[in-house]
Amino acid sequence: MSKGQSTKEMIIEKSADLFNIRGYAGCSLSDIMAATGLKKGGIYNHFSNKDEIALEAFKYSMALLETKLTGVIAPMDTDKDRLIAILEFYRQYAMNPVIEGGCPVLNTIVDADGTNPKLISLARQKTQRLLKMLEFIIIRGQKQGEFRTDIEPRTVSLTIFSGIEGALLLTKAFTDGKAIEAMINCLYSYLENKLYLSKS
Amino acid sequence: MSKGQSTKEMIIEKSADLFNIRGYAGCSLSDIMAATGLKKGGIYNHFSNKDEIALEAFKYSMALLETKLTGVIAPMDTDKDRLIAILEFYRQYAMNPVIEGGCPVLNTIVDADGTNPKLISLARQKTQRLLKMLEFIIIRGQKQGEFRTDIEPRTVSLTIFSGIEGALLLTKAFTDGKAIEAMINCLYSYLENKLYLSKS
DNA sequence: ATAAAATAAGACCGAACGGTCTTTTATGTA
DNA sequence: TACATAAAAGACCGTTCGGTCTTATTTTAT
Repeated sequence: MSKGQSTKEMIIEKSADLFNIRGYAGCSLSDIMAATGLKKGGIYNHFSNKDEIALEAFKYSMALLETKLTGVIAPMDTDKDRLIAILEFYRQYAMNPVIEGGCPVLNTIVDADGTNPKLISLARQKTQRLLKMLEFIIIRGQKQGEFRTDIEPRTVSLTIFSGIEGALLLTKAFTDGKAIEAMINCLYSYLENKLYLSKS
Repeated sequence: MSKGQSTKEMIIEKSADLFNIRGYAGCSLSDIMAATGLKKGGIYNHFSNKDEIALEAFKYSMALLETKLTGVIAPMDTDKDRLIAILEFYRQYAMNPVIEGGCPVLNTIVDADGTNPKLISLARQKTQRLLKMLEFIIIRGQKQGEFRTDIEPRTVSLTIFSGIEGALLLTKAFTDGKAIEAMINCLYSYLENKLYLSKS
């Protein structure tokens, strides 16, 4: 890899943290300069404007999140175990986020909504991807007779994702892990009651 | 009320929407000038800096939310009905928020975290108030034998609040009401299974 | 080793930022 | 109605903003 390419990636990685913590408007080029150790010329050699940096930084964050998530799902044998793996991933994610500043979905939707059309559109699209990933597991589980079919996959995915994101918000406010513990507990019994076939 | 006091309140009301939509860093004094129709002198006659406007605007938003919330709880006779009233309040709140831009708790925690210490501290404090309001209902219900006592009030309040806020986030991304419907449904059965005494 | 090409530096730009201060205008009271 | 006071205007300040462009330096390939 060329020198230029590697510094470009470095800029993206550093910016990903910055934008995730401070938001688009709250993060200036001087901040990026300070974080990367580069001057303006070095940064604008790789990007044409601040918008482009923010967009690529968000893509990077989401790619990282998706990679970790699929990595956690992959070794599982049943769809139930896959759902559990996702919940457990987020349980530890709350206190040890992949990207500094917490969940990029949460941060970016709030930050970009009403101010940055391109960014909110991308965030919407990436959020949709995560929801679809959940729905895919649920649909397959239903087809294979592992899950009940009297509940819509979309309903389940929205519930799980809402619950997790809300708990991550409260983790931001109160730094302990009580919110995520409480919510995951709730989601476990939700799945038990509404999705899984076998009642113990 | 003096002329000055009423324009001060007008500035706060208009700013509340602005800050809630655009965030602290994303909202400039020019924005406030445009929204209020006042020039800089007229605004700084009532406030000493942008920080103070943001703080008072957030206080105003939260006071409005709390008022609406207590108004919805007040007429109820049982604690179970009070919890239901809160859930139903947020069901319609998702599509028709009190303050433009959605829930100020959600927006402000994300916006101010890591950038605005005074604002995040206030947001934390106001969020705590809302949680306590929930816990108060639960504790009373437990004392009066209406609710089960084998679950911590804090756990329930965190679960309800996390769920609602997460659903409000997804409502921001996908403008339909599917997320809040799904989550409230989940919370209903959560309360049914974990909090209410009488199983039907 | 050298030349060409890629990369970074940093001076520079106009605009917008938050904030101050004096002047003008509106308000409330006697 | 006149006067004291409160409120609003708007010119002004230094700073920082995102962004451009020329110059210098470093890679890279020959």
